[in-house]
Amino acid sequence: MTSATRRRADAERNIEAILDAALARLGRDPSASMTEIAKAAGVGRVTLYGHFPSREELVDTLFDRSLADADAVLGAVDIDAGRADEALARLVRSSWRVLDRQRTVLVVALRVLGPERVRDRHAAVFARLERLLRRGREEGAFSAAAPPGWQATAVYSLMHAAAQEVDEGRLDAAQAAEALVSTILGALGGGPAGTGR
Amino acid sequence: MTSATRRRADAERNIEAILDAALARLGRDPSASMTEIAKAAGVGRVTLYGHFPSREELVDTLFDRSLADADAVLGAVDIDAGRADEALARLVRSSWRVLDRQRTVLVVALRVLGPERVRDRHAAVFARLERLLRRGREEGAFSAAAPPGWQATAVYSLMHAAAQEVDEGRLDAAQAAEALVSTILGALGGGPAGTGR
DNA sequence: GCTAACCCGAACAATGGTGTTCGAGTTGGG
DNA sequence: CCCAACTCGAACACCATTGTTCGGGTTAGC
Repeated sequence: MTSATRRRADAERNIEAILDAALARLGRDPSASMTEIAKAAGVGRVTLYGHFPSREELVDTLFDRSLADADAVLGAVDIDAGRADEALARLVRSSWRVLDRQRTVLVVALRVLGPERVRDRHAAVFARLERLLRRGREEGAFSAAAPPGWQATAVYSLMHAAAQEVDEGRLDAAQAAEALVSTILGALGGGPAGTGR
Repeated sequence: MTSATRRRADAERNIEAILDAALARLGRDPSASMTEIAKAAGVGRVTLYGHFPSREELVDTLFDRSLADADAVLGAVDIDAGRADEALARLVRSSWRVLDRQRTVLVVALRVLGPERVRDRHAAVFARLERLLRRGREEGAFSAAAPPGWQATAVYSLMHAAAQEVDEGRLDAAQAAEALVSTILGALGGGPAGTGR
């Protein structure tokens, strides 16, 4: 398994620390410097370049990891079970924070890697949500008045907004999930009947 | 009137061009260089510095102008007339594009001017929307389940998402307004009764 | 305990952005 | 028509960032 890239334990630990620090710093400021990231990771700048030959490579790895994270969380939700609106509520509740972190990285990746290399890799994650929305539309749970692509964007954008509000202390994390779910289901036009209370 | 800052006509024209170019370039990339902006404005770099002594000053002016724009458009809508949901629909229809441009500048201003100097100036524009939401809540047109601050953020964030989708060609500008209004009213929990079709 | 893998500070060249100065040319407005 | 206002390219010093090299020190793992 790990025989191909046999690394020493401390190296592995540092790589983790670097990626975590990169996520945090780049999330706040997409143009954060390598020096800044290295310092935040508690690591020398040379060490950083030892593991990631360039800024581009670092962002690329970070993007991959964040994509895999999102995919894992999304995959853990049984999207096809039950009514579509209930499935969406489960999905939102379990993954809005991860999905937002993923979006944070996306902003950086767009700058560093360019739009082309980002779109298709990102589309894979997005597709899960769109499939669920399509099912809900067919079941009549979601409104067919608005374009499906727009609805997916709206859901995504609301999850991001909620995460940001929580991050900046303007919204209580506990009540955020409920507010988010009810707002999203409303936005999709399911009406109060399906949502219940 | 214009006696205080008596400028020549070509200077005035260049200043306009610079601000327009700055809006466009900085909107796409918040760290766009002065050289880039000058070139986009069809103006020499020296001329740019002649009118705006520093990058900070340029962003500051741009921020002011964009805030004034937004305020003007918002002010032109009669917020207190009719039902709250209808008033909101009017507001959204007439100002989502301007309001999004305003948000674009806000991102840049946050980086360059710092959060403190931005918040209060920005709050003035935001307040109009919040007041309308409060009225709608009292009238029962909007749900009281979610926090009011969150609802305002949600509306704002949806307007931004729609503008971005249109900018990137994924959503038709003509149908965007309708989709946006129905999504926003739904998100606020008005239910399908108030919205009609 | 030995060796290879790893860490790291210092110093390097290269690049690109900022803000300024100079000097010559162009243009608006009275 | 004439002058002040304005434009602009070139070149400047300054600074931050990127990515590299060197050389000595530490540590994991067998």
